[in-house]
Amino acid sequence: MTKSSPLDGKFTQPILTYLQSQDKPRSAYDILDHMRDKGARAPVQIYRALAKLEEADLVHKLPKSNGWIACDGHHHDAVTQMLLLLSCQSCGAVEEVHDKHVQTALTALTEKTDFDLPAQTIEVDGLCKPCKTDS
Amino acid sequence: MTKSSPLDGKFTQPILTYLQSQDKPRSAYDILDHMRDKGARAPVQIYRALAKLEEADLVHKLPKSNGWIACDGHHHDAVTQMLLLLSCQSCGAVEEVHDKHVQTALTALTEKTDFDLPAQTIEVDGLCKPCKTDS
DNA sequence: ACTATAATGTTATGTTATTACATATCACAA
DNA sequence: TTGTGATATGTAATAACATAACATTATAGT
Repeated sequence: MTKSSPLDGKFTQPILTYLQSQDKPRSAYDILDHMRDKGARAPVQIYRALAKLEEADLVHKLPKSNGWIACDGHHHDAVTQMLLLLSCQSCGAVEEVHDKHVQTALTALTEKTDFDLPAQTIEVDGLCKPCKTDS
Repeated sequence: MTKSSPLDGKFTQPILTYLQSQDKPRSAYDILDHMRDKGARAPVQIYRALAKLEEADLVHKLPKSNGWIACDGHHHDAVTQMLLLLSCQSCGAVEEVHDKHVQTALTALTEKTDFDLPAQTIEVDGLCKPCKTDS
């Protein structure tokens, strides 16, 4: 029995490398196009690799805009922490943030309404500083 | 010149009535199927009506799970208020909430990072009280 | 009636994601 | 070393969500 790693799959490492090289989220179909020269032929091959990478907290999915990004390297405890993704509507840049106050406020709200809140990724759309300045 | 109302369109009122009768979000294609006997033939007809209804704050779209719900009737000032949709992953029920503390915490966070935060709908997934109890 | 505008209809296509099943690879036991 | 079960990978088809592009119809004001 060999130790299994999150990077085991044929496309996992190349996809991670590709996403790390990008400064904006990429769609699964963008990724597929970039993996064609590695032999990828169908979307499901990409989705399988992304699922592994997400499981290992190496990539995140933007839940509403459907893009994928490499994790920024700051520690993220997926079991207890809420991950906020601040996504710029203009340039597409995404910032990963953990914020105790937001998490506390959301937890308090959901306790009040008896709603059970699992750790999750929440996408918040807006304008980053450079884009705000430009407009 | 006749006064124009948000319900002007051919399918707007029927769609609003349909969504008000439902206790869960419905997809645009569900709605389309229910509007066939009113003459609807194509998705774009539904999306056009939903756009009007959303503009008038009579319906909301769940940004990540792609469903549509009728607004619950509590006042919602779309210009200044953040709308939270607590969505049950098990039964699909959605609760509309405005929460000053969450909004304050998110605003403080985004000011700190110089991120411009427009009013928006944020979907938060979890388990509602009955479903939590069942499990 | 004429004409500009808005509303509606129709067809096609784009985008995201999964199901279902076939084939290949590999660890390991007999 | 061969069989066998588990996991990984390949392939095809389709489901689900949304918009583009353009044609036709209705209607209000002249």
